[in-house]
Amino acid sequence: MITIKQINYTLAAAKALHFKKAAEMCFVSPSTLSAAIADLEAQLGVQIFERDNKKVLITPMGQKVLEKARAIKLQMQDFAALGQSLEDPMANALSLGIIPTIGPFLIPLVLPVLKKKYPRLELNITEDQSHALIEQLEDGNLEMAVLALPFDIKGLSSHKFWEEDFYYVSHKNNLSSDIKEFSARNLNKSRLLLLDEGHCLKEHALKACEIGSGSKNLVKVTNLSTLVQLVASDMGSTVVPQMAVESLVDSNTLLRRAHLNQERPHREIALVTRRSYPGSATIKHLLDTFTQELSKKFNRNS
Amino acid sequence: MITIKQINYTLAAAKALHFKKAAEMCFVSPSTLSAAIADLEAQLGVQIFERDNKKVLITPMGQKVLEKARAIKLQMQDFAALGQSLEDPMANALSLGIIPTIGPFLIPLVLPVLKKKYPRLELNITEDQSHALIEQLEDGNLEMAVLALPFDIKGLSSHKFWEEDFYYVSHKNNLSSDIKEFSARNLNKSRLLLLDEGHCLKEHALKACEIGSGSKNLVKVTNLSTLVQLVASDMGSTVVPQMAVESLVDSNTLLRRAHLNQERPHREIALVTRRSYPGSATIKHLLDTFTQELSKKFNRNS
DNA sequence: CCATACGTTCGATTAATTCGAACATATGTA
DNA sequence: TACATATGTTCGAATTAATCGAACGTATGG
Repeated sequence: MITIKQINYTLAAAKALHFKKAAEMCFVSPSTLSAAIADLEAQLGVQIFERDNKKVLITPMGQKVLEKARAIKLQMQDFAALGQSLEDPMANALSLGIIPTIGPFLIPLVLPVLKKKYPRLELNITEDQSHALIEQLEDGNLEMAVLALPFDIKGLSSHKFWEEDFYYVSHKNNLSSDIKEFSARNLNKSRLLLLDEGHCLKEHALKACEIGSGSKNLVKVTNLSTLVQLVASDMGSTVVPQMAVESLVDSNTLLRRAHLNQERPHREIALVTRRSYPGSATIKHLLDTFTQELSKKFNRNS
Repeated sequence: MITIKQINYTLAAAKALHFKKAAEMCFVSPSTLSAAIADLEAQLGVQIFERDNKKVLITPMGQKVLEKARAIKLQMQDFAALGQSLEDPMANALSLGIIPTIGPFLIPLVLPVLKKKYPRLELNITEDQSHALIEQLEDGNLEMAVLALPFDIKGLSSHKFWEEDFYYVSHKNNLSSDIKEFSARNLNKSRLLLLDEGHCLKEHALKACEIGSGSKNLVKVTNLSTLVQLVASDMGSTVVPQMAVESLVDSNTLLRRAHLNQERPHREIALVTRRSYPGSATIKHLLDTFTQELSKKFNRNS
């Protein structure tokens, strides 16, 4: 097999046109260099150097060999330097999954900051339900996902960066604006509107409201915004996470909301990766940014 | 140092996405492959594969590394194949020196044949005196030279491929066309015109005519054709090698010539190379062609 | 004829690579 | 829960390859 060493020795000899000096340049003995070059010549079937005791000349065929050898050496140097250029963990493509009950609220919050802090980061965002994201993580299609816990994340590892509570949301006719806290025992379960199956928010809401998880929905809505619209039409009430309150509830004068007065936190938000994912630095940068921006917005520390 | 082996193992692992299978493809144990890849990753400072006991995934940075690795592997394959493509000794550039008393007669004879037999041969012809050609051979500027022997060729090696006699040439007024043989004892030495110093033909002619080599020329001519023109002007007589007779003498009705009736051959023609020159096959091809064409023209065998 | 310089060859030494066994860990099954 | 299976990694032993220095062959210059 042709080795890089042989190529380097050969190029040194071509530069020095003197095997002894070339050997010194390579920090090996003349015999080593001579043998390596002879071996390369034998493998190529081409005599690169025409040499006797007094002269070292490059044969015409050797000239062509050397050209290619030089090209390979350059590529190898590039290759060795590749690590350096790739060493910045925030200067690469990064695929991130996010669930629909977080994405629309977290992404607008953090994306501008990420773009500014890490201009060379190429974020590739996928929105899907938790189980689908987990599958894609396991398949290697995704590198990270932002999920709401608790959730069965299989063998994946999670990095919690936020926790939040739910708010009970109802039409203004059914909820006084004076009420700041709402207890699940006051809930009209038959009028509770939740997201369709598969959305973890449904499970989390049921749990927060201390309702068994077997209950069937009356509506098949997959979008939190749509769900809130239904509530604004007084078709029932629902529960939304804190980060969604501002854009979905407070902007709508038909709606009232009260903090869900149940054992908190109602859901935890975590960055989930494969256990073997190598980008620990990337994880740290993202977690820091996420926590920072969420804290800013919601006036909290940590 | 990064090795080709590491690159090959890494590419095998990238193809199989399975270290064990990749190891089998490379005919090594999994531990060897694993260690080699780990070493490469350490040297690059880049984790190429994200791997656990169940999955082998390629990291985004690894993807870039693999692209470059693939490029290097291709170049190495090209490199290894370079020997094959260069193996035809008659498909390359070849620098050939030739002395002025052979070149004008041998080149027109053999060049068309060489061009036809070896269309990919790129012949680079230099015409100069023997000592200059020898110097260029020693410097590596030339690979071969066609010289007339005897001549001091230093440590070079010679491959004789022809021998020929000289013809005495004189104006028709001084030489009957009946005379086919001419002996040196009939020579008027004072009227003998020879090439200027440095041309081996002068020495060879003097020797053939059994004249001491110290004699000074009256004319300073460096071109055999010019010399013959002088003879045609009846300014003296001269001696020309057989291969020059047809074009220089027979085509001129003012001239007569007779075979020099002295101990023959009067000069030998050889291909001279450095002792260490590697193109033995090239030498053989050229010698064969030269001998063949000369034999054809002069109705001789070998 | 000798001294010098250089590239090569050869055997002994040194360094590296390689392997197999044991290990750690995750998955699937009873 | 316990166990069997599969996989990548670690570690020490065995093997293999690389390296060196000494001797050699050869050409050069005095």
